Amino acid sequence: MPELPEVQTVVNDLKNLGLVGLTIEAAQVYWPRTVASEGDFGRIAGHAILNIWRRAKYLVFDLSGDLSLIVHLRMSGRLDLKDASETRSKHEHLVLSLEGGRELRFHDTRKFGRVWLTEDAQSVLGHLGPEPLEEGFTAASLTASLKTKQRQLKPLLLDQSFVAGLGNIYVDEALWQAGLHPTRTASSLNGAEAAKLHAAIIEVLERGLRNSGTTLGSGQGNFYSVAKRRGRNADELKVFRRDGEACPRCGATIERLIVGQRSTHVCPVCQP
DNA sequence: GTCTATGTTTGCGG
DNA sequence: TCCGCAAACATAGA
Repeated sequence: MPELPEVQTVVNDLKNLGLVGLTIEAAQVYWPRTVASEGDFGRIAGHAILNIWRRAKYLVFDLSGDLSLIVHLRMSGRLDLKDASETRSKHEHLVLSLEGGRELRFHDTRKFGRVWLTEDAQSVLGHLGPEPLEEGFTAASLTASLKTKQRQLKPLLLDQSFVAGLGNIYVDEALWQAGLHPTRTASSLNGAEAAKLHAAIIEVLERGLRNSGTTLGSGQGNFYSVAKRRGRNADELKVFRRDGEACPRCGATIERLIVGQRSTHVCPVCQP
């Protein structure tokens, strides 16, 4: 569930909560499959957090001694910062004890989330495509790479090696914004359409970021950032999970369909 | 109570 | 190259 804006929000919160500079004093793994890297996870003890940043939907903690702690939240993962005295919930699968008495806890009801402790961050992050909010992602580069692909737009944009950080929500929103149908073949876009898609991707991501991410519904399984804060972006969504409602641009009824095995939302008039 | 759907990623077979 | 499917799990909602 967390896509680029949600993961960036978590990074921002962790930094605001003062984690950079703290030493990790101990680690406890309660669900071994959460740890995807080889080697003894306990060797993280004694390493300080030098920086926290994001690549695609991955959180990266630069640690002293050239170690990297990498976290992917997948569907239901969350990081909670709690006092060490608080009792552990049954969904907290990894607990890092921090200098000063607080603990960073990886909470993941569905257990799809993964963490890596590695000397070689590239082995985890190396397959990722361009960051859509960085310089290298231009209308020209997107246009050129779209031309070489015979795939449908939706599964292509969800492919993290094509462009990094988009998930189901923001892909549907970007395609609506650009007026493109999710089943269009990538290579069929003309220059103007590709440029419009480029602008739409950036716009929906930046809006999500400004709103501290998207929290759907009210249940526990939805996105909450570190300080238990909900994202405010749900109200800004134009088509995602709005099937049956009126398109905010033309008033037609939004439809839901399945594209590439993923539920997909479109305006049949704006996205022919 | 029971059934269905789920926002992610990876790997496999065709 | 590309597509479809399954798997990793638990919970919310109908």
